Amino acid sequence: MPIDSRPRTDYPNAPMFADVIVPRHLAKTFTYLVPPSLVSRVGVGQRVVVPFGRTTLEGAVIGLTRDLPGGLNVSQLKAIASVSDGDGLSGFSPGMFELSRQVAEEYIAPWGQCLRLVAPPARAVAQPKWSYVATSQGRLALEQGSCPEVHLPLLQRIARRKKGLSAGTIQSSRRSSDRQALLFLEAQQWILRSEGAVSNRPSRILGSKAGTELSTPVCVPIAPAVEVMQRLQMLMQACPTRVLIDGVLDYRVGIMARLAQLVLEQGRSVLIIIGEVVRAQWMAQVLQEATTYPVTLQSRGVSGVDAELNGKVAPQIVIGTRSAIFYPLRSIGLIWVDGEEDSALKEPQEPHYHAREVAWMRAQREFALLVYGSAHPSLEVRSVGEIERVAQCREPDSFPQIELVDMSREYGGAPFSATLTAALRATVAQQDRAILFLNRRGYAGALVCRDCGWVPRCASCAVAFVYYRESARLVCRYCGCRESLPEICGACGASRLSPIGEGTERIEQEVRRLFPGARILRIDRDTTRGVVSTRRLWQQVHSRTWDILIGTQALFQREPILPVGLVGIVHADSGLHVPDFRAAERTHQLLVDAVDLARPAPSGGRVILQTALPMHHVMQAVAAHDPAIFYDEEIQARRMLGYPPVQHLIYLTVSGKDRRLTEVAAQRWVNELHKMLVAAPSRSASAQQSLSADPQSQGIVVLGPVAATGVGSRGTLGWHIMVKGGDRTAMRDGVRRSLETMERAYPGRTFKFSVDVDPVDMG
DNA sequence: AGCACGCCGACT
DNA sequence: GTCGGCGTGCTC
Ligand SMILES: [Zn+2]
Ligand SMILES: [Zn+2]
Repeated sequence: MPIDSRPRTDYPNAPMFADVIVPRHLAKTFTYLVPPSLVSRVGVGQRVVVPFGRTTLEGAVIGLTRDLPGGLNVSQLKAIASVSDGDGLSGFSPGMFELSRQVAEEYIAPWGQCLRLVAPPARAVAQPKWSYVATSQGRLALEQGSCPEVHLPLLQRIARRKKGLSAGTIQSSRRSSDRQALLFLEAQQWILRSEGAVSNRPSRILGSKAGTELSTPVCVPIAPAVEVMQRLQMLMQACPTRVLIDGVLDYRVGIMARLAQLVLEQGRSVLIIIGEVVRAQWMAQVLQEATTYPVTLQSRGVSGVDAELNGKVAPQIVIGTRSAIFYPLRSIGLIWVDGEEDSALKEPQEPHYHAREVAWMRAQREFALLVYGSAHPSLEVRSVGEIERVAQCREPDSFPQIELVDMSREYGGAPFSATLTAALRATVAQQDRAILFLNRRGYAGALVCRDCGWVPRCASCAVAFVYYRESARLVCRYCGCRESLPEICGACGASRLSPIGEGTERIEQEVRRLFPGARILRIDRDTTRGVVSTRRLWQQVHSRTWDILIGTQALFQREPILPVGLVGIVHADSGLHVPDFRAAERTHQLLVDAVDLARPAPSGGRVILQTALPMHHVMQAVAAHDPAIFYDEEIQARRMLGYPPVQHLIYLTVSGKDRRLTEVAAQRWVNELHKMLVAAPSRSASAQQSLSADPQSQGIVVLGPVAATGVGSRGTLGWHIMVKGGDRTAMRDGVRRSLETMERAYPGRTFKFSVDVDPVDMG
């Protein structure tokens, strides 16, 4: 049947079409008929339920028209089934809708995908209310081995839990094989469906009983100075504004509690973002005690119902991890990103947003005050042009005494220097407590000089080479260049180069050997598996039923620990050998935190820092309690090498099954990028203006492709490309256009192309 | 991304 | 013979 293609705009009764984006990894929009009954209720930004293929799903209207887009026939179109949330305020708030688009643009991700962030499918994830329990036949089948191998893992998983495994937990890893395994096991009567979810999970809204969850907070908030609060109040009049609050946790919490109270009294809400879940829980408890307003802890995923309820009730505090930055709140007066340098604020999956940056987008929309809190701010935040700063003044005697021990002068490669051994002995003898800090579980990927601590680095990228034992080669993870193994050390000429790394187990053995009578507790990834055992371990930490605590950075990811008399930093340098341009920055942060585990010098606090690189700016800064030593040198290095925050990075990955074909595709992407960014650079307007100001920052380079280390999910192999340059807008445009080209050139699922703007963890 | 359709190996 | 792996194409 021929369709009248004339514009129908003049006819009010002409059919109306809606462009709808769906929460799938699909870039394109789909056109639907708007049924006459819904015309008055369907606007741009409206959430709608639409038939899609064989299912229905919830999408969002991004455009309305009375003209049918070319290439489509009315008979092909389906109609919008309904408008979401029939009676309530349906749809996203316009602000959140726009925010999702801004995120999509900033991070080069499909808009539909980003829409998921602001409105996770509320009804779709209605959690099943039952759980599965293994029957006695099931346990028998396990013992006799009569369960087919394919279904064995699931049966074991269920049998392991006496109280059963909630159906939601299984379906969260929703794979068809799991579904079928469930059917099979149920049919065999090896498992049983029991009504009611497994009872656990305290309410997400903190009640008074929630205090049993975490150990007593070890935090004495420092009351902020009057001038500081006055200044912050002034800044609240000038929103949107950003403030960096640079100080230790107790100092930040003091300000946070006061500031939150002020904002809440004005009838606006407070949103607090913290990278680590447990730290967020702890903070929720602290604030619950400090204010009279309701505190909601929000980790991962907003249920639509909750969000709407919360959107309606009066001012409140919402605390959550990175995804909570999208939490719908009626009126936000303050967003506080605490621990802004935490890499957990970066989403590891597409869309790779950074909560710290999204917080600024949101604060600008909401005319809110945005606080970045940190005890060791990132270089990114420190280099923001328009940011206010509040810094804690620390008296010299608030620090412990620090001694650097030059390990390149120590004999034999024993993990502890004579100084540290003696200090440990004294501490144990005085019945004081000691913490031995390992800043990274032996990273085995690098080569190091045993005499002077030198590590071979790529000449153009300055990151540590990755050492491949099998091929006896060094490879740069950034640019892909390769080198053969050096015979001698590039710094001292010695020939004692060997792979680095000493795990916590080895250290523990050594401590037990040296101090057979001491009570030793170890905290790291290996010992902290599972929620229950972790809690038990941390109760031990707080109960102080140990003499020597051996720990990694896991020590900082929960509630704070009461400071001790001695902190020994065993291999201060090991973090420097990670092939990442932020290696020094991370090391600095960890060491600053480790130093804070010791009491102030007047109360006998002492830190012994063992390093083979005592002149390194990280070590010098830590030893002098002067972060400026670190920052000044580090920012220069970043400028010289063109790394963030001076220049920008976009990290691209091509993955596929066939290694060689994937490489060809990756190489083609590099060529496309070259065409668009390097050969004929299209500079953005802002960059053209600043062209004369900083000519060095204008060059855009494309590095790679570099083979990914290891094998990805399901045997897939990856190749990485890095785009580096000063003109962010031009880089983003070029990457977006080249991505479109690549997806057109390679349709289907042979290859997956992914984009990470401002990558944090590469590899 | 889901989800179904469709073609080849190993097990009843 | 079937069951079930996952390669391929489509979704207004
Ligand atoms: Zn050397
Ligand atoms: Zn390199």
